[in-house]
Amino acid sequence: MFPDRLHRFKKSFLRESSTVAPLIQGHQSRFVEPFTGKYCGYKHIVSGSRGARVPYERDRTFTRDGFSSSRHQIKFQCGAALRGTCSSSFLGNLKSQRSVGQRDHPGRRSVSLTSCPRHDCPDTELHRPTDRRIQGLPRSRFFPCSFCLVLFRLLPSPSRPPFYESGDRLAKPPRPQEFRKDASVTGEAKDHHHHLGLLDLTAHIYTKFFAVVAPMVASPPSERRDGEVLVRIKDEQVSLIFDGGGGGAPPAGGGPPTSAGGGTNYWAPPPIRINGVRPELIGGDMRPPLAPTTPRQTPTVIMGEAGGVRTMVWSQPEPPPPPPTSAPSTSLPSPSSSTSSSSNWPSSTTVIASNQQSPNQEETAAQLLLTLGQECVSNTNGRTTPGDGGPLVGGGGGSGAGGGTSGAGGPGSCRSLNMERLWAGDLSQLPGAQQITALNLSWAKQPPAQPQDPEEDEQPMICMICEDKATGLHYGIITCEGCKGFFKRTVQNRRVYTCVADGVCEITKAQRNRCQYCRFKKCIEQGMVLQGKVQKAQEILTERADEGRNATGKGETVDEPRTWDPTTSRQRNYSQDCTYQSQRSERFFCYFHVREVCRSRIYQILKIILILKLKLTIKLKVVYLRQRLDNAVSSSRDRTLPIDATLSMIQTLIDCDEFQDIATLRVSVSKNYNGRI
Amino acid sequence: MFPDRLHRFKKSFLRESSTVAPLIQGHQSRFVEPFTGKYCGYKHIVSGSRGARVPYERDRTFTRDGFSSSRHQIKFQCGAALRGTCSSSFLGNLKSQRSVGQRDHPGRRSVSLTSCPRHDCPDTELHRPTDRRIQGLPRSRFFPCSFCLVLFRLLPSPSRPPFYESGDRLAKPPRPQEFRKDASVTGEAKDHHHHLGLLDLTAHIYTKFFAVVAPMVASPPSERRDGEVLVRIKDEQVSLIFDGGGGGAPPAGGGPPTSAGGGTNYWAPPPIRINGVRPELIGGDMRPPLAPTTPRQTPTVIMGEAGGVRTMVWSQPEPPPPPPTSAPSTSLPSPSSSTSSSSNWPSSTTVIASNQQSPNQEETAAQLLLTLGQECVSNTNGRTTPGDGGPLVGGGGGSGAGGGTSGAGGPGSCRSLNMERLWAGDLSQLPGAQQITALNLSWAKQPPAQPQDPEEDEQPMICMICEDKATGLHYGIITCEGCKGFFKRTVQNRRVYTCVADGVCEITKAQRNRCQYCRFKKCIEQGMVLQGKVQKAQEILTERADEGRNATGKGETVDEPRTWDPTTSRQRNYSQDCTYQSQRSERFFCYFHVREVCRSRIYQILKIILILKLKLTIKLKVVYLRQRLDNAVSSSRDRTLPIDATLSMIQTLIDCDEFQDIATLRVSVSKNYNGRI
DNA sequence: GGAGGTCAAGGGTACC
DNA sequence: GGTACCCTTGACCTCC
Ligand SMILES: [Zn+2]
Ligand SMILES: [Zn+2]
Ligand SMILES: [Zn+2]
Ligand SMILES: [Zn+2]
Repeated sequence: MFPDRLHRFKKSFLRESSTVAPLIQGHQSRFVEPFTGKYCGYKHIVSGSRGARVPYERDRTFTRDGFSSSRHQIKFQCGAALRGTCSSSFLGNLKSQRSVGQRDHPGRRSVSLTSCPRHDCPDTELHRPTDRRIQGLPRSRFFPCSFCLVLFRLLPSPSRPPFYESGDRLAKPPRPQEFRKDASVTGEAKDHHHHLGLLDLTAHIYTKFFAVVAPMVASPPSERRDGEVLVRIKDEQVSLIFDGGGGGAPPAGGGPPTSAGGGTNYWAPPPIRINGVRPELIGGDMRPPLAPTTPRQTPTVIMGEAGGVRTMVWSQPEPPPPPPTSAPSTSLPSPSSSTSSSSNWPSSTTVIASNQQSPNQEETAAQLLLTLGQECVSNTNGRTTPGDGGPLVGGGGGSGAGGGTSGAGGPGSCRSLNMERLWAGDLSQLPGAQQITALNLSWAKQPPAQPQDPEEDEQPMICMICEDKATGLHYGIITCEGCKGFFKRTVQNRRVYTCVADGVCEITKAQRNRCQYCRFKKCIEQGMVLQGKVQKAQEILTERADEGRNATGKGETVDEPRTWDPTTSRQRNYSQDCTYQSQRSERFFCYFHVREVCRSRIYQILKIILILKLKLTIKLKVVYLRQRLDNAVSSSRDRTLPIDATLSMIQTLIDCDEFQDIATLRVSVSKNYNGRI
Repeated sequence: MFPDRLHRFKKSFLRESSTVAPLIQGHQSRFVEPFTGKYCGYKHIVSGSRGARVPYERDRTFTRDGFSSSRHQIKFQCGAALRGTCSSSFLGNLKSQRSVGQRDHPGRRSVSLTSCPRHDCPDTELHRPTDRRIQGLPRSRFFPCSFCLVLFRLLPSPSRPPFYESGDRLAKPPRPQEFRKDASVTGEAKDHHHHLGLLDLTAHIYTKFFAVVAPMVASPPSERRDGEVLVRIKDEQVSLIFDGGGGGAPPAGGGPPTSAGGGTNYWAPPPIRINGVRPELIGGDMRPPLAPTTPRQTPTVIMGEAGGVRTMVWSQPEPPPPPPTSAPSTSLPSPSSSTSSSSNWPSSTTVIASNQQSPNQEETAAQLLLTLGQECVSNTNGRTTPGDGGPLVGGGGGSGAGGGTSGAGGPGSCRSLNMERLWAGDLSQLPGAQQITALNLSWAKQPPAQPQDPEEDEQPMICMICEDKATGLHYGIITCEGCKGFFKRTVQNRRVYTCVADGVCEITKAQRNRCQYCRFKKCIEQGMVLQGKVQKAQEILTERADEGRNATGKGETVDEPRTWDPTTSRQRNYSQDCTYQSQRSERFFCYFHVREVCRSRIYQILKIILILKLKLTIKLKVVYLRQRLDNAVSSSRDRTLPIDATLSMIQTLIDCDEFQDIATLRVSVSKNYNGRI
């Protein structure tokens, strides 16, 4: 009753506050016109299984992220070499150094191995990231394709650090240029189209319509080549889906594909097709090959290792390496410099760690924590000035200048907050609750060591979809929680995805959120099914197909008292199902490399074997496998396994040398099969 | 070995890309001078934990939105009565008929009662909104203060509709005048302060400290009332948990609570408590009652009920109810519209069920299932084009156009997947295993009945920072989306703010963007933390502070054969944690109004209680709270709660009269604490 | 133990 | 460039 009431309450709550209605996600996908921001329509399936989409107005072709509709894209041009379109917000985000491209894993701290954001572009075949790096883009460490690099040169961001060229040297910083949407920038994109040599096709599409093929020439690394090759990709995806109105030819790139500079000699059309259209050379400049990375200049931010992923740490345990020469003056701020005009700069001006070398900020936090009860007792007795908490923290820090807030001798809410000290690890400014949780200042600086209690010899299961750590058997295969939820949401809401590439996106842990279509496709291919309920539905189906004895449906009364018992109900189901199975289709009984073998029962076996092989491969403990196998053999659920499948499974186990007591398995199996083994 | 290599590869790959360090945002916050729009300086943390800010120039004090700094505000004067300053951007927005004040929810159609945009101005004491209305301002129907009204008259906007005066009649249209910044306009702001009438308490909280009690007067509607009653709400929530310092008197409202106009005679303190505090009259004028919100127009989407949750159903057995009149044409898409230019749209273009009424999709699936063996034999012999499976499905469906994938004649993984057809029941795209289980298409198309049981009387949650409508628990407290994002950005990027005032800025919905410093300070004070990963980091911290027993790390070998068992491992972790917690810090065990109580375990409890009280206050169902409490008590995660906190929590629950079976809670608690209760 | 629900975290992006 | 709204995601939880 309680969940019922809760449920009803929640529903009414959601219904009541219509604003909260969108809390339930995905019911209606409103689409935002990219430029205007207007909501253009609902994309939904209205009635029955016939997907009906509210037809969009003709002049409002768009997609959700604003990449697809060419009408809302900004043309840009750089000389004759670079010319193209991209969405305005994309450019804006690039310009403002925000993260572009597909977002990373939302729930994760550890950002792992992302690649060029141009993977948003439709062609996945072409985005092998280069090994160039771009400094200055926030928070997504990607390996940009060369098109990205070119675009970055277009953006006037003088504060951005210069490009890093991986192997050899620092490239010249890009000359700040005024970027206007329609202005043809006089880039110094000199077209060195000489000696391209071997075209190593590391082409990366930039937008939906363009790709840059960066030639990877095996040449001395000191040689500079600035050429790039622009490839035009027709916008087939859009016209395909939205039918974009008149023909769907991208209005961008008014100029004919004149490969300015004569790079055509070196450029050969790639053997692949992008959206079914062969790329077309329109210009560009070349890129030198990239050697393995040089040790980069130490950024002003210290990067730490967190969970196997390098993250940026603001406060580091050891003194930073000497700053590079080109960096702006990183002189430690004297208190006067930071508080020179601080008549209302609220807190005390002593920067705690300004002189000491900050031995360990977390240690400091721990110290603070230990002495929490003594030094920060209660606020009612009298405020402890923030400077008073100093002595534990820094040796030279607690000069206590200007203690307390500037003017207001008010209540505790008037306590000032020195944010620099806060980020430096001074938790005494926080109320007691946060002192320990500490705003999770370790957000970006997770401990590098990760003691990892040493019983993790067990390598975890890995997801069959994305290679993440799996949590078990979900919907038929071993998946992680993410893929499980993704599959569930997809089927539950009948979402329709499209791949902006050609449908062969790689699904890894880092990339699984890039393409929903390909992720779901892989789910299907790997055999995810909604079982559970399926068995019931299947029962109904088969019973209906048999003779229709239960056609009256739910109106009938149940004779036997059905207390829900998982074992008995399961037993009943399986015996029944086995009957059904024996009735029809011996053709399903075959070995597991045959496709039709995959009826659900046998498919369970296959999955188990899969687990087995997988785990053996990654050197999991055999004992775990044996447990799984024991379960598979002895549990009532799998008791109806065909003998052949069982035998093959056992054979698989035998093949593993680490396996120990196969005899017991044999015994148990033979017991289950009346000694037929 | 394979995952090892993969892992190592990933780590090295990520380590390589550490140059992208500045990708993490917010290293340098550029600030824009309000008038000129120029970037004034960089504000960044340079090295390590010692923040160094590039000092701004002296003559360039500013804030982000240009509201706070009086240097950039425009003085204007209206006779001797009205005189003040406002920011230039506000005037500009007014002039251009943009929405001023808080922007509306973009995803919402129904705009809800926002307040006077003058809440953006620095003086909060002066913006009691009048009941005049202004038509012609887009997208925000607010109640402007008289200052706004005068300002509107200043604006030469002939296209704007005339003012709307609430009760009676249309005011005269404002005479178009040339607006200049320093011109003194002759306004005729008359103050009607007569006869307020009976106060019916439909109090709407206005800001955090002020509430406007709208008088429901039993009087002829033609009667004019201009009074307002301002009610001050103490911020007890904060002081209760965090002990807020000296009494927690809100710093706002510098003036004494002079109820301007003598409205106090009519005002009685409301019987309800807002966030646990009884509102307190401080002044203001009255409001006409607000009519209940008009029923929202029926969405154009057909909503189905799936599992008790309303979802959008793409396929449903019966034809949908007739679409509402206001909806756009929900005509079913003709096949041409969805697939007209599909040279590489992967699958065949015929929408299967576009014409038939889809008698039952499960029947279709059953049909497919029965004929499975014949039509989908094996993939090795040759791929069956997806269109070939059609004839069973839909009558007009199987035209089989464009079968197969576009270009790639590759392996089976390149097979495309038409998801709309999939949801339409075309199972032939699935591999053999899933064809029988059929992805359980019956999942999401449960009968849409559930006609919205009408139990809605729930007030929405309000943000603890700015009193905006909250959307849930974010970072520990109940906040709106804006404050959530603000806190996230701040902590994520470690931004450093300063307050150009004295650090006691009032944070309301309208003013929250005026001072980032004070907003973040309030976030801190209210107890926002980045939880989640905190506990793990905290454990690590404390363990490190303890003795560092695991310093040897991963080198040690495990003696006992550890069969992987999730339950035991989980148990072990928690018992370990419990031991640890019992080892140290009894001093943390105290009631929740004590400051030091807030260790993280207890803090969880506090949050629960907070939610509890909040939800009780806004009349949520106790049953939901009980679930939360049950979770807190019974789940293994919170098993280590100190007994005092548990007791106080239970006491809190006991205080709620609606609570039913406290006994079970006691039992479970005592079971967890060895009968000590 | 898996299916399914929950909901906070975070990303994208329009708008200012 | 910040803000905030909307959406997806996935870790965690409950139920059966
Ligand atoms: Zn996965
Ligand atoms: Zn894809
Ligand atoms: Zn808020
Ligand atoms: Zn302030």
